[in-house]
Amino acid sequence: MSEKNQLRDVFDAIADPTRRRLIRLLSEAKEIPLHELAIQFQMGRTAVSKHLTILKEAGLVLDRKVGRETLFRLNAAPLREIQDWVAFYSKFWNANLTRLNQLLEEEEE
Amino acid sequence: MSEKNQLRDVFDAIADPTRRRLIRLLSEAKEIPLHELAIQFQMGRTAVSKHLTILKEAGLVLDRKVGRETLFRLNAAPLREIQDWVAFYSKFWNANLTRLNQLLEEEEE
DNA sequence: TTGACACGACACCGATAGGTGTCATATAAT
DNA sequence: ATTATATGACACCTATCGGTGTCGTGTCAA
Repeated sequence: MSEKNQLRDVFDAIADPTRRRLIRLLSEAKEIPLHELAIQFQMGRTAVSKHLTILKEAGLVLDRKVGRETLFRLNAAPLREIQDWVAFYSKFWNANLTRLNQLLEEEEE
Repeated sequence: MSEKNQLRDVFDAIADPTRRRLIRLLSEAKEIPLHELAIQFQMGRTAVSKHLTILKEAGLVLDRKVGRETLFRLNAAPLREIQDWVAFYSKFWNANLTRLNQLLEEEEE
């Protein structure tokens, strides 16, 4: 068995910008309680909590209860699946650039 | 401007398994017409066409019309955004493994 | 020229995503 | 003891997603 209890596709979990921002926030501290995460967003606490649940289902986040708070921490390991997947295609933009892209590349630089 | 006309979030485009399989198929040949792609899936041609439209909106696919066929080709360049994003977090599974993950790692190997 | 084929453009549909507000409960602070 | 805080669990709503079938048109083959 190469991966753990993956209730949720990791690709799906990182598809949402809010969830990517949560991942970023959690990477900047060891543990952060829900209410502290929630104030970083315009949306309500309930919505943020749902996003964290999805991240949990993908194994990207761990939580533990301390007093009345729930502390969340990042678990980046499942992201390796993403890295492995995308690494396969890196050869296509190293060598195999399409003509259109070559032109766009030149413009950008 | 670092990226082109991105109508669609690349993270969103690769979130769907069907679309990832399309990307894979397109990586194995230069150009493939829609009908040939469609027969690889259980779903109908219309659905596959929609997925290709989404990939096109994300810049991951280019198409050109030849006779009555529409030929699709992979353009992997936008995947660099994914690689850059995930690379940032690689340090977290190289050094900063959680205790739970250490245990799971040991089991797996 | 007739028929098969490939496709785009629709209209349509059920399920899910992403948000809301409310309520009950456990914990902390006064 | 009372009040404020933090959260989970719901019910609910709307927009979007991922699929379907159909129709019209352009292209190729017989």
